[in-house]
Amino acid sequence: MEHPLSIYNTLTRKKEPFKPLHEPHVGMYVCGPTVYGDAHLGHARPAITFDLLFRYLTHLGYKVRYVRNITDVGHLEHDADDGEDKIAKKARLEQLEPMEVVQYYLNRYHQAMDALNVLPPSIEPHASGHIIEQIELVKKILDNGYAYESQGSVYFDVEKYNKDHKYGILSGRNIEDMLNTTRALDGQDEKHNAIDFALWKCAQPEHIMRWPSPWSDGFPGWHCECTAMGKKYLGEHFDIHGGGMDLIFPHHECEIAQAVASQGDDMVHYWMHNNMITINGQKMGKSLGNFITLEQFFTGDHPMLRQAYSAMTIRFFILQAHYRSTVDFSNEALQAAEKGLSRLMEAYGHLMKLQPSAASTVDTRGLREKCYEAMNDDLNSPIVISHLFDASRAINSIKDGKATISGEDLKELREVFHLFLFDILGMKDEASAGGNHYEAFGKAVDLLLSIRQQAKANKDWATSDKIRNELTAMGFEIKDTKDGAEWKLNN
RNA sequence: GGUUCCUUGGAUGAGUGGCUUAGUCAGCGGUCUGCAAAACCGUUUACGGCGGUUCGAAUCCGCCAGGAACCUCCA
Repeated sequence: MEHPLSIYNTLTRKKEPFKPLHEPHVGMYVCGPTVYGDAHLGHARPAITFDLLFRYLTHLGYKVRYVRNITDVGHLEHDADDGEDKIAKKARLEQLEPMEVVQYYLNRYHQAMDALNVLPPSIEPHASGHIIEQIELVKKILDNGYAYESQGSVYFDVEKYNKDHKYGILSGRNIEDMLNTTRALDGQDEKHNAIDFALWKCAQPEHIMRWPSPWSDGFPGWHCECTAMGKKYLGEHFDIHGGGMDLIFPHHECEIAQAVASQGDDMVHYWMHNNMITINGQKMGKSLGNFITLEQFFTGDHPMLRQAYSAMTIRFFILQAHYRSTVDFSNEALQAAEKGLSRLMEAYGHLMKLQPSAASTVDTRGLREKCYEAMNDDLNSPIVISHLFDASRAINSIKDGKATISGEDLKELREVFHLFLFDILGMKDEASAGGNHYEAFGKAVDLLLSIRQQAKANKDWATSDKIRNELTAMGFEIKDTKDGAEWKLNN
């Protein structure tokens, strides 16, 4: 496939040309959510980043298998609960079955992703459904001598692994530093070394979620699921593994170690990581208690939110920054995104109504190439958006009769605009998504405006202003143009 | 303390040696309008500090200052 797409590989810290291992197939694995709470703004970032990649690779003609896991077991908690599984803890607090909690939050996660127009992945495997594969992985690592059993648990022997291979290649850490700085943990006596990580954990008697294994009734260590499921669905070697930057260490570092220890080499060709969303300069996260859930954004129900923001505003806000930059949340920034998006959407609406002329006085020819160029440069969505804004300016000029466009150019412009704005950036026109109801009430608004038009013709300003002002108060925006009034409903 | 990064105009946010004052939002002036709004046109302001490399640096190198993420569950 001929295209110059290059993506930044965290492993080499360079942009590299993208070459799939088995063209035209592309295997892509992204760390998904832990479903024991509502998704917040931070969760939208990887979902949208890798949705953009998924859409673009698909557009380029690749057959992409996109795997995004659901973590529903195995995340240990270190505070008062001493190794108790998070899902199980939440379940007991709420007197629910663990899988009921998982299903509840998973449904809500799917709803949020759907609102953000994030396409469903090809496979969405649950960690709890792949215990056998994870046990097989642990066995293999044990057989190869890179793990040891201790009181029913199995730990990865980082020091031994580091002698044969290099531990820390992804995060740039070296083992000596970690020996000196890793804090003493509860139950550390089971481990030979503080930096060893669990492959299998023996469950405490009160632990609900547990499975039998050769070593004990327990549960897999939290790095195992991605290695086991990635291999199962994408093979021993696949193209892309993605996730948030905060997962580089230890999660992805441990995945590499597990892969190398079990099969001799890493499974992943390109490691990709999206940056964080910050709030007042600090990471938005559960542990800091400064996060805002996606639902709160959609409803505006949070003390820090001055208004509700639509899912498309959130998506656009995220795409206006490059995925490897941090992006800072603020009401000002979101309102700017909202206005910018609305401008783009209106330009698209105008574009579809433009009439062609004999010749073009605006230059929109290079748009397609410029947008491809930006996407090929490590998915530079903000540049794509800036090109679309440039095109919007041309569209508005034509609409105002200050410029003309030829039939051929118009067709091309429509195609390119649609391709990048909708198919690749994944925006959708929320107003037109309402269906029949929307159409009916749209006609009612049109009727009101035609009455106003008549009043204007009669210079009955009292009536015309009343209609306009009251519609405005309801949230409509009325624009008078040469060809009559246009309207749209804000929010 | 270690690792990896970041610091661009009123707010956001691209750009990695000259060809860009990117773009968006906000502001100001104008065109349009019965008045508005929208749109369009024009317009203001920048590359944390100090040194170095270079014909030329926001961009490369060094030092300093400030900030972030990770090192513990985290997108």
